Amino acid sequence: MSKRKGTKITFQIDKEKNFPEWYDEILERAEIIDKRYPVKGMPVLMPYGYQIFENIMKKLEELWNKTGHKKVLFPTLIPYTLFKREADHIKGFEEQVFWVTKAGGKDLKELLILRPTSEVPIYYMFSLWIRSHKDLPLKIYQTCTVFRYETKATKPLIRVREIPWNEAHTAHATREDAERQIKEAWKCYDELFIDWLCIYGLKLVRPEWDKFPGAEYSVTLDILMPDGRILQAVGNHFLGQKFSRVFDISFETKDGGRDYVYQTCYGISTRTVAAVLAVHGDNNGLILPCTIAPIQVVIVPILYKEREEDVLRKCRNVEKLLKEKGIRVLLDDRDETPGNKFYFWEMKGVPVRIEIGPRDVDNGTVTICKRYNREKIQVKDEDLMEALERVFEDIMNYLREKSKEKLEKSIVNVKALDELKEAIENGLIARAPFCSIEMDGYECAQYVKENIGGEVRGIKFQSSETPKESDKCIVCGRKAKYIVYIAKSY
RNA sequence: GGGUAGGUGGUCCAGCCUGGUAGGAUUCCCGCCUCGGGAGCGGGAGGUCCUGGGUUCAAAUCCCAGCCUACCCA
Repeated sequence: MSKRKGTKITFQIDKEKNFPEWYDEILERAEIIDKRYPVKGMPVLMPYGYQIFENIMKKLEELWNKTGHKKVLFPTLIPYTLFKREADHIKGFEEQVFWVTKAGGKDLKELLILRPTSEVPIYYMFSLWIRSHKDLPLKIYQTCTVFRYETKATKPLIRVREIPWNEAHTAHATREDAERQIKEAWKCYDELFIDWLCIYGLKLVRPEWDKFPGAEYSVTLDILMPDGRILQAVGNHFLGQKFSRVFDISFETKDGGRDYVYQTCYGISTRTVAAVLAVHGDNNGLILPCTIAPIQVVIVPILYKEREEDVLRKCRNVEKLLKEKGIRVLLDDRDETPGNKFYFWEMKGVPVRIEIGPRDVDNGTVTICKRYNREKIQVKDEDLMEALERVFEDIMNYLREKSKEKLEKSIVNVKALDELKEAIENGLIARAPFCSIEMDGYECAQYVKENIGGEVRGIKFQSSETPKESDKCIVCGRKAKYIVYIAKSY
């Protein structure tokens, strides 16, 4: 399957028509991950990929810090006896926990598991930490990895067995305050996804049968991938008192009574990286938002004989200037042809390229090229910073608009099963009247999954989308209580 | 869970049917030459042929068992 014909093609896969291949190939070529590590579902996150992940996490942590979350780090191991306390929680995760049953060659008396998520260890400690209403709200987060023994096919960044992620956990004195917290978290995630990553998604309340194990309800951010399947990038869960009752996280109220705390938890993982790469990339490779690109500007010198020193000197000066201004810049002075470098850095998704050749030296200019449309402009040396700022802004706006348009164009209203089927087959998200997202709608959702291949993802969070009086469930024909979104998913 | 393919220098693959000195391309290193959209030349480095057992004078190759990975479909 040699896609390389001689050295002609660096990257040329049709993302829209052949997304799975595009995805696998770009992760490897752009040095995001190395999947040669010999454990299923545990690919290595390489420097370039890790920097993208880290830049996303840095922004998120900044948002958490601003909103009063404290950073912590909890242990990876959980005693099994502790883990099995909350019935729904364990039911949801039991089949995919890694066990530690031996240590130093001896069987362990107290069986340990690798955390599949951290509610249990964190809430165990919450019960020790929280004594009074003055301790509330308590808001913490950690960036760590969790382990899930996936039995199905794994996919780098999307479905892995060790998941790098960021999870936040909060405890509140009242239901209202916890509900408020869910909204605050969304405000932060909106800033991250829309402003920072230029990605629009659907905020959905998940159906009862598909919520986080142990939650009262779950709200997610679903991102549309190029192949029409949906990727859950954010989980934002309202836990109510389900865990606090089991873990005895109680406190003394203002009026001297006792109550259990109300809790929320939310998190994102490397799936966010997958979403950024998939949503913005094109047939030439990645396109990274300026905010998170490990290299924001690459400088490519155009070296003609006798002019090398002139050109290189100018390149170094520009490099120095940009560095001083806090821009992540790389001067590519490798002994390769310029064309080769152009294709290479385009594949890597570097948003802006600066070319400097003898002409630029003579004219006192630099040439700026935008990754997304390869448009080149020449600017005077003294206008460089201002021009760059405009170019960055233009790139971010372009990516944001494109993502928004794509999502809007991909949602279609359907009223009947054949329309639903057509929509799903065409890689669209269907909006349909549906009987229920409580357990009494489960059978209809199963019908959709088995016969059409789409999943009932949920109803729009905090929206006025309600069915008309005459609307019937698309499956069973009963009166529709909800407008749901249906799509194929990862 | 079901199906398919596969494991040979860093990477991709040939060799296996018909057993007998592991081969190519690429990558990497050194030197030269070139450079505004994918150049070229010379030299060099690099392999427990997935593991275990069996057959054989002899196994990357044939047989058996296992391990691992990837992709597709519920």
